[in-house]
Amino acid sequence: MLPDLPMPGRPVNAPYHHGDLRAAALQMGMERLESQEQPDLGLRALARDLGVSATALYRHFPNKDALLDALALEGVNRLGQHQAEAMAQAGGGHDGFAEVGITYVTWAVENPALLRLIYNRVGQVDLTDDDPSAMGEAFYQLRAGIAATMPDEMSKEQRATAALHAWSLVHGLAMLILDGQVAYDPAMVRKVVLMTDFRDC
Amino acid sequence: MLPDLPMPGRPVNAPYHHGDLRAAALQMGMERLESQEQPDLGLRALARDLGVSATALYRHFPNKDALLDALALEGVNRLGQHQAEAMAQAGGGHDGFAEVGITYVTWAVENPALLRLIYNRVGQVDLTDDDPSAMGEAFYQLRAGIAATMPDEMSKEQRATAALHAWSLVHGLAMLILDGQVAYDPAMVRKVVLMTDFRDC
DNA sequence: CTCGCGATGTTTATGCTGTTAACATGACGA
DNA sequence: TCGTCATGTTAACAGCATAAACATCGCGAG
Repeated sequence: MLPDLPMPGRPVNAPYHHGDLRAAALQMGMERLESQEQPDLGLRALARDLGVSATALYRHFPNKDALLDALALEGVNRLGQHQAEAMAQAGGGHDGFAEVGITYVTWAVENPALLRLIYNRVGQVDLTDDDPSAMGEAFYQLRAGIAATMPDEMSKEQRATAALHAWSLVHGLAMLILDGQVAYDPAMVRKVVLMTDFRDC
Repeated sequence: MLPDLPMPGRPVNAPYHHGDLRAAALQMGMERLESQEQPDLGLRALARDLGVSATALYRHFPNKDALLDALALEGVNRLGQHQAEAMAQAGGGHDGFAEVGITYVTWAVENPALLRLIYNRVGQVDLTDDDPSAMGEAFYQLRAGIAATMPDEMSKEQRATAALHAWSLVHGLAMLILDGQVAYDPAMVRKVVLMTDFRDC
């Protein structure tokens, strides 16, 4: 057996190479986003808990923002999928549409750090990049999904305005709750969301 | 004349004591919040531009958060006053009420960094503090102001729900614009805000 | 099978940050 | 006039993101 000089931050006998550090980092970051309200997503902190040196993550991400973008992208996908499922279950109509909005707020309350990360990152994406912004694409899908749930008897322009209205309402309510301005109460959320009536627009 | 050994960061002949460093720091911070979208409010950066040593501000603020809280408080006061003026001009009624909401979004677009700072800080305030949270007080005034603009023919509970609905709508729309998800367009804002009709609640 | 090269991880170093402690200055009241 | 205290400075520490140079190992070509 080799001398095994103990290296800092890595158990003795652990392999020099991690195996799939990128995936491990993303998983750990996502776990923190799910379990903590204000998770520490610093590169050093992550590397420490991954049992790896402080700068190892630079082999997999060009910088910290890239890691956060990857996590935010995963978040957008989860949110989008969650919304899609809610739409499928809602079954259209005014009441069904309201359920989709309530679902948005509920998801935000259950995933505060992730929602915050999403909206923090999505604005900074450089759209002049070669990559046609996977982030923007996912968000476009989310927006289209919202618009698709609008009542049928609307004109195209009405649908766009109504979609933005609905998105603004639930997003604003979610942010006020996350920021501690409004106590979370499912009944209250339902009442507020149901208050919007698109039938006379 | 004294030897005048040049000290770093402070012009020769400048007095050892600043005069009113606290006020100067707050003013410079507020200027940055007004003129930049993502201002650098670091203690060292502020001290540098104030021509003062890196740690001088600790004589006036216990830590960085305290400085940010002071700036956020000033921001809440400005926003509250702005809303109050808008209410006075709106003159009540459905249309007047909508104008107040439009004003909120417009102010947010014109003061993006300040609005962000406000909502970042207001959630972290420790309400168990001796001080009954000047921040919370100012925000309570803002909320009461919103509720006061509601149409007269509503019950108390309806007013509370409608106020939260309205606040959520304009806050969400403002945040979506600030985060780059929605392009700012005054006509669009007006359409979205006017879409809410409380007459049939 | 072996050898070398590229991918991955480590070490070291730089410059930034907030924060604390020890020291310096000078304004103001006894 | 003198001492005290608020206010400023310097030095130091820990933590951060990041870059460059070095180490290790897996894998494919000869």
